[in-house]
Amino acid sequence: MGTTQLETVPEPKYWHLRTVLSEALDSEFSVGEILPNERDLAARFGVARATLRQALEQLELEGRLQRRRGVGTTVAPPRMGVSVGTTQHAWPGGPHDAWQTLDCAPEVPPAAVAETLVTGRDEPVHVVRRSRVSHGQPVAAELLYIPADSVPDLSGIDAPAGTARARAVLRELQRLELERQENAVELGSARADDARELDRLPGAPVLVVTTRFIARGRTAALSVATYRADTCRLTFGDSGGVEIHHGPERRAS
Amino acid sequence: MGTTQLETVPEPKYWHLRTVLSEALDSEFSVGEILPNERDLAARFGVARATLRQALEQLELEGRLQRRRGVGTTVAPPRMGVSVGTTQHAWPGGPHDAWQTLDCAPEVPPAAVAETLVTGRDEPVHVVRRSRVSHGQPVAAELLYIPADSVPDLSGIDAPAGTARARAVLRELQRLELERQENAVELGSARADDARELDRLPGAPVLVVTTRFIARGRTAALSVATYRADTCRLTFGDSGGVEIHHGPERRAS
DNA sequence: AAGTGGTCTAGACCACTTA
DNA sequence: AAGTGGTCTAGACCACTTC
Repeated sequence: MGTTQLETVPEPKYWHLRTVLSEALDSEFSVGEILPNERDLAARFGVARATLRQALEQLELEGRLQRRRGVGTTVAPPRMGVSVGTTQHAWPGGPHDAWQTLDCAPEVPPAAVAETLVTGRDEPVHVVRRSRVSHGQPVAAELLYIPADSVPDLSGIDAPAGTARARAVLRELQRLELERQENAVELGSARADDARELDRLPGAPVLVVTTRFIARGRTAALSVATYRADTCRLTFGDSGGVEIHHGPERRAS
Repeated sequence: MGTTQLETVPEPKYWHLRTVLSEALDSEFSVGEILPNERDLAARFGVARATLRQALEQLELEGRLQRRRGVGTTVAPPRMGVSVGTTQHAWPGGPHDAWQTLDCAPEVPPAAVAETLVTGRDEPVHVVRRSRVSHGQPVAAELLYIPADSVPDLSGIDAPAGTARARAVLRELQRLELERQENAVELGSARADDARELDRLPGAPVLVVTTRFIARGRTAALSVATYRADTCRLTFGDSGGVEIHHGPERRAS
């Protein structure tokens, strides 16, 4: 009984550290500023480096910090608003499209994708790669799976692959009448190739946006877009790019 | 020159482990099955426990595994589709609402919220807490911030707080004409209170859905909903709850 | 070459669940 | 009490960037 009810739930050190650091970021650091290195910070707080890193990982996940190997840890700017699925009822590659078409190649899609498209297993589809850049940095990488019978008339195109073919495929796609599209967002981790394109390490957290484009009662195309979770806030619905960020204003120390 | 181009980019152990385990999950485990404990698994793969845990963390982030302290690690079912922002142009608490109203209390909102609502700092607003359950488990916790002047006529209500008041506030809100709503999704980590409600540990990854309800040209209400990122796939737009999951079918060994 | 973050180890102890 | 995942330590080495 003599024990007053302090610390009923002892908070993990890394969680407490996260809070302390978060407040320090709000009050004593400005965007872009470099933090002391991990070894110094760990020593300053009297914890092992691994524990400090756990706290930094949390803050990076929340988009507060940016860490670059060989460089250092900097205070991240507020996440940028990236609009997704606002252009309802529009095919990819249309007039107001935020994406840059890279290339195209025939490929056998993963089983889950083949299941959604009605194609049989081991049947190759057109795979168009696109990337999305915002405010000068890459924010998303996309794979567009398009079954052969969604774009039946590719006769005029010689190239079996490459940017030219990609554009041709998208142009053909426009000719179908789009009934509707279905969107979903979930958390994932960047595969090696996506990571490279997004300038991140493999396993970095990403928001995966899956879009089914439906025409003639069937899935005419399937888009799987991987967005950097650390730098992006996805906006959808009627929205534009409204700024809602957490925490008070950052000011210089 | 004698060196053949093997291992140009030496893959981290934990990443390789993740791949191996992921394939094992596809081929040798069925949903709900319990994996060997971490110490055994680490020994089996000849790595330190910390390294194995890094791989497990990845798989948990991807929604493939579920870990519970004191219990063990099990194979997670495919993520459930949870529809978000489909009921466009509808106030919270309307007829086809998936949320359960918990309670309501006056509170001074965080600075970022106060900024979005036009209220001054230190001015309390109604804060309605709601929770969302799907397939028998909690999937989201919500805080609804409603400025006093969005619900001017609360005269008939005695209770200063509690469920009754929460319902009254939502009922009053219906009387405004909703112009539109703006949605955004971003990655976050669960605060202590959200974590408790979602049956997770603090810091667990969550998808934060922010919705601005706009009426009379102003933000009449602001919803901040935290969804479990491990178990949920958010669907929006025209979508229903279509099932697209990664990897082949899971079957029993 | 120096300095940074990223990976990895081998151990210890703690919090929680179950029996 | 036994077994699980969660936290934490003190150290080592590696990959990368910058000077």
